[in-house]
Amino acid sequence: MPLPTPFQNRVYATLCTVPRGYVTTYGRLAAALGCGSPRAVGMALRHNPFAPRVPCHRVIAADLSIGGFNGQTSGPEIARKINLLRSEGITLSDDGHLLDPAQVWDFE
DNA sequence: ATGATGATTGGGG
DNA sequence: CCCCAATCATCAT
Repeated sequence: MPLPTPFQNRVYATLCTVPRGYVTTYGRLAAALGCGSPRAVGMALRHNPFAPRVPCHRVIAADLSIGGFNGQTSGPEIARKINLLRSEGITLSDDGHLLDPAQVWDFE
């Protein structure tokens, strides 16, 4: 696998500050990085480079839908993401929606 | 260097 | 619910 770009390193570092039991969104992450494009953040997480050192499963979409995992937006991988989050104490509906907005982490 | 792509988002019909 | 434009790091030519 290719070497991580500086941008990726920053994404991972920031993501690691999200505590267990909380999630964040692509948009918020992007904002915390000073990047105006949440899609760019998605790009950085696409391959899940340092799992599970980097908790890429704690990142969901701004509308509180499940988002993607391991390079996919739907399918078995996503089901696994939901399980992971539940095991960390996140409350999700069966179709993968965050039920408690209080569990979104606000970067300080 | 140039053009296409994506784990997004917000606004509109 | 579906469709569209804006935005930007990567990837493929």
